[in-house]
Amino acid sequence: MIGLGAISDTDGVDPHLLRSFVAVARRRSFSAAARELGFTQSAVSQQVAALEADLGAVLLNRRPVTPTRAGARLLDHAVPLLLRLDAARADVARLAAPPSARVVVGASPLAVTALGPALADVRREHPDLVVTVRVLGRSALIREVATAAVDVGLADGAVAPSDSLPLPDAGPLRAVGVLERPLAVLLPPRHPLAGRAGLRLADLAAAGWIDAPDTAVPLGRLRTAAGAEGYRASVRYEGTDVGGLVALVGAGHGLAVLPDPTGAALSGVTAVPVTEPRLVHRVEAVHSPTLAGVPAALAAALTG
Amino acid sequence: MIGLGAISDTDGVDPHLLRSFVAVARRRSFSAAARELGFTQSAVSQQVAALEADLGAVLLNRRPVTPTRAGARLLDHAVPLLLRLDAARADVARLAAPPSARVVVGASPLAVTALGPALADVRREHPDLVVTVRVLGRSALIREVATAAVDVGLADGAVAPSDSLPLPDAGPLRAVGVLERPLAVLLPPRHPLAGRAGLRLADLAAAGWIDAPDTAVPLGRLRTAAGAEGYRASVRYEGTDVGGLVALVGAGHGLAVLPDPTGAALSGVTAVPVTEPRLVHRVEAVHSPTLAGVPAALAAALTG
DNA sequence: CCAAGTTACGAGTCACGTAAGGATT
DNA sequence: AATCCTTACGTGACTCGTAACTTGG
Repeated sequence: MIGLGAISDTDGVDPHLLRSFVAVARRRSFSAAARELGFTQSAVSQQVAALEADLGAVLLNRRPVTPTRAGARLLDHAVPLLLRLDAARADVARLAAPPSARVVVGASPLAVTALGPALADVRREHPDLVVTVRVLGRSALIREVATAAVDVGLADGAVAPSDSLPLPDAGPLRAVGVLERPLAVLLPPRHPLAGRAGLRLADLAAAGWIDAPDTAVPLGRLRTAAGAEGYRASVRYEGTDVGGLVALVGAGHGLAVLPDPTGAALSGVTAVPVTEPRLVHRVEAVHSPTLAGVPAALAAALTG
Repeated sequence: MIGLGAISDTDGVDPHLLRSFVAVARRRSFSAAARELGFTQSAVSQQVAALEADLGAVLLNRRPVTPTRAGARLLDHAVPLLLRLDAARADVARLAAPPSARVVVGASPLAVTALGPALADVRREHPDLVVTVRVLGRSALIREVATAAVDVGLADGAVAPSDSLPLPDAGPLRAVGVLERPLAVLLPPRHPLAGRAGLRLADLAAAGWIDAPDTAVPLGRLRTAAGAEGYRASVRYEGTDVGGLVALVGAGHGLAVLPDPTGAALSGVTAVPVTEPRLVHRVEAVHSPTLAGVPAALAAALTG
């Protein structure tokens, strides 16, 4: 027997076709996707047709190009799938590559402070080391770590004390706790509760909140943690800058939950510790287990 | 330009090659893997060679066949990757398939009890419905749900109250809480602490435990939750039968953590509630968002 | 009728199987 | 010598590009 043709029976779906399908769905155009991928539009058309034949379902409506129900479903799978495929390659490649003197650290905004002493130690040890610190949103952070675009990621989140962070899994990454701090609600200066020593989150379900999923504790997290509905967003904040968020809270646009001693800039707002539920703001260092050289030393310094 | 050959630059790794590589690594033999896959042994040899060339690293030592460091790393990626690939296909296929009257429910041992009234409702509604209940370990459960081998999964775990379970993500599954109960430590009848009204987990770090990762709360989970070392396993229990585990505890072979009113069979052991850390035993229903027909009704009944 | 997607067709490449070649026990 | 993996080679299949065709706004 030769060839065998249908890849379908044994393997899941062909990632090559999947990649093209994703591009078409994103650009809502076969021609644009073809340009992006470096194919002719004909080839992309054939690829999508092949994928549809393989799966036995129409994935895209044409003119205008729109995902069908099945197509939308496949898209949900496709993005993390392609990410993991890249991650696998990057991870093996790193084992073969020579250890580099360059270090890239990725960190979500509230995790940057955790770098402090560990980074100092490593830079003392390697004086001519160039360290790049890149501030990223939560989802981007894991993607970058998985594909080896950053060596060490510092992720943060609100969890029960000494619990680990619920990270989207983009491969077998190592995650170890670096720092845990109490949580606090940021209130504008003349807020009625600003004088309190501690607050229960459930009491603030009806307040107006700022949804800053990449910077503060996401509102969805508050809902599941408090086991309550509410926590409606009045403003959505898409930056990754804590100062900007603090300013918005100070101006009375809504509340936000952050780690308690926010460090430097607390001008214009009041931070009141959260007493219930019992959560902490936790920072974890995330990196590939195959990390070596200076990046590995930094990871060790962070966690030790 | 024609052909283009190297799939490598654009896509991650070729799943077809990956599948063969995994088979070879598992069987520790090219020939055995070839038989399993329905290829000639020559083909498998070429496939592994192609994968190694593509990744620029030797993945397997030959004679005897053993994964290299890079190979072991790739294996860590490969298994979940191939699972997700299958999951994507299964998920789209389900959309095209006609709704079936057959329902398969998967459940981890401690989650079965959560089926009770919801299942009764659905069976009353559909009298001639055949429901299959399959008891599975935690990891198998998610795999089966993702590949549509079971329609609805009931997973369990120990988490902070109203937190969601940390499930390995095998695709975009929907998970909703069904049940939360207090946790308890199972003690043999004449254990010195058997009379206590409540126990702190940290006080039992030095005790002898039974590691029953598929049945009780895994010991690793206890360590991270209590933020302490210890919880050494004296016995490892690989079954999925709660009764057997209870018997072992009763015979003094070690302790285990389970939901508090374990239901029926508590003969021969004492259950003492865990007061610290504040965790609950939570059951979640897990299923594909594309679920339809009777399985969807069951899922709704479970969560409503 | 024009933009956008599909279909027809041919060329280059690939992935098998068969068969011969090495190496290790 | 037997087993197991690798290499050589040939063939059928596949995937792409070019180009003609179709269709919807």
